[in-house]
Amino acid sequence: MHYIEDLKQYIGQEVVLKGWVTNRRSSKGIEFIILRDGTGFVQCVVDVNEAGEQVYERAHRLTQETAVEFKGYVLEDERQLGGVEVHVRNIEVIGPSQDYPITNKPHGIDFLLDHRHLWLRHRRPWAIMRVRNTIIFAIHQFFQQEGFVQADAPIFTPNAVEGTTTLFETMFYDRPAYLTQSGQLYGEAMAMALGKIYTFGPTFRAEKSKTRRHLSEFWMIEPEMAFYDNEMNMDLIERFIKFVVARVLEKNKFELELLERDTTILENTINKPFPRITYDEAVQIIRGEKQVKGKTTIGLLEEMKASTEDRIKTLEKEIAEREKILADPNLKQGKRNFIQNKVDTMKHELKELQEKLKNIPQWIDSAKNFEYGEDFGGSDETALTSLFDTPIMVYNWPKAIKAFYMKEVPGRPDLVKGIDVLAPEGYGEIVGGSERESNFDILLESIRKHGLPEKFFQWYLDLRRFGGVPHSGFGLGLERFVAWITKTYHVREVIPFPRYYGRLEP
RNA sequence: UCCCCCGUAGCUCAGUUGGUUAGAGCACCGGACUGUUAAUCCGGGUGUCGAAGGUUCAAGUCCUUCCGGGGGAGCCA
Repeated sequence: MHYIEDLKQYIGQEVVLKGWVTNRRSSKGIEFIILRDGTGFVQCVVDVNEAGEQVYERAHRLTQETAVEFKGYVLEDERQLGGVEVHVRNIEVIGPSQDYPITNKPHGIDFLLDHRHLWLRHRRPWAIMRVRNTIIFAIHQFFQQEGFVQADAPIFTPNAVEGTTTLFETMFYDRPAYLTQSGQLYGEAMAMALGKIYTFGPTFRAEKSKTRRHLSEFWMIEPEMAFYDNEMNMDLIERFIKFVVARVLEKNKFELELLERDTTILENTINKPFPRITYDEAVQIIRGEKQVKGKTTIGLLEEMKASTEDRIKTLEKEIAEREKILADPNLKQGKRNFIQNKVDTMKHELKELQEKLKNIPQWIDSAKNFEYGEDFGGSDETALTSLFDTPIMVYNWPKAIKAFYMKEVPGRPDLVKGIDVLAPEGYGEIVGGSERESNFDILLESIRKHGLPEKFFQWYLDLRRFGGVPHSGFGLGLERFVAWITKTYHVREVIPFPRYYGRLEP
């Protein structure tokens, strides 16, 4: 038995493939079957002159997702995605398949997610899961070779780390408990024991958010380093992201091509330093008061508005032209259907563009009037990051909007040493980190100010009572990272079985 | 919790200022075509128009409420 990913080594030789039929096309005397086996996709050709009448007939009856065994030989073929195709000599059916629900035509996201167990078999999810795997492996590789110890935090917790509104409540024997929102506080304890650690586990947030950046259950990687200040933290984050992106570019060329991912920004990410800007500077840039490489956010948004308007005009003209053709009663049926489909597609795009056009003035407004001290909104992040061609790091944030454990900036008690890494191309925050407050008194006061239950934080305060040291860490949201690297619009497509508000099945 | 959009065939969607019998494509079946890339072409039938109530001579279309979905805000990774 052979695997599709290895076929290049068997050119001119006999192979046995076991897999599933994902698509079949036919012409007289010839059948083209796309076979998948988990390692890849390959076109298999059944020619009646080569395979004989009986095998050809069998091929003709194969339905989508039938499990089969093909015997055949491999030929090089530049036209195919993997560069090879298989000429089939024999076919055995292993498992039949009837009325497979996901057809080779567009489906809505709700339908696809209702069939997630089957949708995973298709090209896009397949490619995304392979990239996700590369990313996970590279994360471990990076930290292991940097001398980190993987050490996991508990999932049941007695209290909230930050705020209480977004906790999933459950029972732990006879007392209430919550699913973890972050392993960070435990990470700090483990860093005091092991020096440099990282956690890798699921995280739960009961946010009733319906946006492309949110899940109720997602995976987080949280490194924590004793004796690291925020500068060292930022250096580590940058090295880390560069390492992982480089591994993906190396190992997943085929998948990225299949996903039609333009890799320019990914190449930049590994080759160029990440701009580091303070929150103060970022605010100036968002407001359009400060230029980056001769451009401002406001100018960029204006440009976006103009190009959207142009596109709308072109579409309207094309739709009108085609509708004129459709008015002719003598038009052939086939031609009519073809043009009607085109018109429907264009109308769809038009609707989306009009929606976008409506929003741009609000984005401009939000950017211009951005108030110092606030957190960035989605459109602000998009405007800010689109001026750069790599991820950027924003540091020294207003204390009021950040978590209680972040260390104050010396001489600026209104600021804390937090860092957000913002991914380009509209993906926004993928990493949040900080240097932690190591001063016992300031930390205790901060816990009180945030109204957190002191008794649950005694163990955490112990980390400062007994040999407290400067330390830093960060959290990476795996799904947001994968979504950005694969340029997937919504995070729910980069986890095998997503859980978010309104979705618990399958 | 708030704002915007959507709910029509198994799936994706059209359906005009309310007006005769509800319209395509895909999927499925049959046929044509000897290299297709979501193949194409010809033929074949499919509906509780999300639910309830209301306005009207007449509702898929208008109004109200509810249910489900999408996008966004807030919050965040």
